[in-house]
Amino acid sequence: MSITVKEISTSMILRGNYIRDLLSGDARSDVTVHGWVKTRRDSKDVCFVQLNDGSCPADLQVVISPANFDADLLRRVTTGACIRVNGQLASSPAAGQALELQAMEVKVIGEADPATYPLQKKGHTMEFLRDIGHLRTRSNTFGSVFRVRTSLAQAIHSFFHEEGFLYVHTPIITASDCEGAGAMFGVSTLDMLNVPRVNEGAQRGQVDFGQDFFGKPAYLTVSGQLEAEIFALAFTNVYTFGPTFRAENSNTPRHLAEFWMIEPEMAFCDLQDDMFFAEKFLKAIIARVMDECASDLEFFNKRIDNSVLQTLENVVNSVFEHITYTEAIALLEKSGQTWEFPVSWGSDLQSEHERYLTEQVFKKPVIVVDYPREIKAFYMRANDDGKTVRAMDVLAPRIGEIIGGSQREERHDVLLNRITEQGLDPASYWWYLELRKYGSAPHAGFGLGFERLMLYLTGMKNIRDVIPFPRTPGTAEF
RNA sequence: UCCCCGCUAGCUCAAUGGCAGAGCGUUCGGCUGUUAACCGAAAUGUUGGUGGUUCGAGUCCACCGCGGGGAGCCA
Repeated sequence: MSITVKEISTSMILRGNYIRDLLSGDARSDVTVHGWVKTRRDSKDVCFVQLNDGSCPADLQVVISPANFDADLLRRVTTGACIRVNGQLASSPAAGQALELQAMEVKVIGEADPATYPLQKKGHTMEFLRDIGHLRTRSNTFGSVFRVRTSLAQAIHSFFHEEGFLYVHTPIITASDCEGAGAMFGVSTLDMLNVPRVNEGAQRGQVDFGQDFFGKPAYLTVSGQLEAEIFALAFTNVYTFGPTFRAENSNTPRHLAEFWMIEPEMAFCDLQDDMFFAEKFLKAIIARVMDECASDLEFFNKRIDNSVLQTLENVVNSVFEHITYTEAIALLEKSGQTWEFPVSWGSDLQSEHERYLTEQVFKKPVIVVDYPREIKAFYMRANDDGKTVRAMDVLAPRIGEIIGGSQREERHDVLLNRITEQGLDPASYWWYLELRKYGSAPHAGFGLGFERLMLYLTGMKNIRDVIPFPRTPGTAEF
C-alpha cells in the first residue's frame, strides 16, 4: 500500500539529510544543512564553522570564504547561532574529517549573542550544565546522552515486541494506596487553603476526600506492577514502560522523584526463568545500543569514563553470577573486610556489601536470590523453607541494584496470610486477591530503573544528567 | 533526612584577618586550510544571603540557601 501526503515544507529535515547521513555518505553538490554553530575558527581568507544538528556526535565542518559573503552576515555566525548553509559537500584536504561543506549560501536563522551565550568549547561541569537545562542539550555530552537514551528506549520496545510481549499502559494516577513502595505524591483538586473536613462520625475533622476529584485519596503511581499482573493473567507476557513517582526526600546521584521504569510480568514463569530472562534482556538491549550508538559510546569512553566500553562488552559476553542471599552473607562474613553495617543473616544487603560483591569478588553483574521474607514485599512467593521468598536483585558494579524482581505469590490463602501478617488491609487488595481466585497461575516479573541503566551505559555519574528534565527534592526547573 | 566538603569575573579556580587575581571565554588587533588553533591588547566583581566578632572580613562565628561526595529510603 502506498502512502501519499501533501508536500512537506522544503526546509524540513528528514532521513538522508541529517549531518549524520551526510558525513556517512559521498561528496555531492547542492547540499542544504541546518544546525547550531558549535565553534568557529577564522583566518584571513577562510573561516571554519563547526555545525551540529544533534544527529551525531561529529560536527560538520563548514568552510566559508569571507570574500564571497557580506561581512555583517558572517559577523552574526557566532557560537550558539542557528544557521542554514547550502553548498557543496566535498572531500576535506585536512585531517580531522573526511568531508566538509563548501558554503555557497549562508542564512542566519537565529542569532546568539556571544557575550552572553553560556556554552564554551572548553569542558563545563555537569553541575553548571544542569543549571542551563535549556541549553545543555547543545553540548557534546548531552547530545550523546539523549541519543543513547532514545536508542535504549527503542531497544527495549523492540526486544519485548520481538518476544511477543503486550505493551500495557498502566495508570499514572492510582487510588490504591496499597503499593507500599515508598512515599507517594498526592493528586487532588481540593482547595488547599480551604480543605473540606468531615463534620461527623469517627472521621470527624479529617480531610473529606469524598469531595475530591476521585471521591477518595489519589496518588501518582510508584509502580505499575500490580496492574501489570492483571494483564499477565490474560495476555501471558506483558510489560510496562512509563513514568514512576517517588516522594521520598532522597538526595543522591541515583534517585529521582520522577523516573521511568520498565516492568515485565510473565505468566507461567518461575524465579529461575525470571532471572535468566532478565539477563537475556539486559544483554540484548545493551548489545543493540552498542551497535546503534557506537560513536556516542566512544565519546563516553573517552571523555566520561574510560572503562565503559570494556564494562559493556564484559556484560554482553559474560555469564552473570548467580548466588543465593545465604551464600552472599557467607561471602561477606568471610571477606575479612570491616563493614560499617554488620553482616548477619536476616538483615538487608547495604550499598557497601553490594559493591564488594560486584566490584571486588565477581567484577560483573551478580544476581542474588532467595531473600529473607521479613525484608521483602508481601507479594513475593514464599519458599518451602518458611524463611525465604523468591526474590531476585540484579546488582551491577558502581550502580548497585539495577533490577529488582520476584516470582509472585499465586496461592490465595498464602497471599492473604502475608497481607495480614504485614499489617495491611486485605480489603484494599480485593482485586489483587481475586486474581488468585479465578484462574490463578504462577507468574513472575521484575522492575528496571531506566535511568539507572542509562548510568551504566554511559558512565555518567549523576542520574540527574541522564534524564531530560530531572525532578528532585526542591528542583523542578524547566 | 543524617555526616563531611564547597560557594570569589560568563566558566574553572587562586588570594597568611590588611590594594580583588589567573587561565579559559568575550571584545579589538595580528597571523595561519584551521581542528578544545596560535600571538598581542582590553573590558569584565553586591566574594551565595542575613546577622555578628574586629580598627579592618573573600578569609573568623551563627543561621539560612544552593551544589558536591558518602549514608539511609529505593529503581
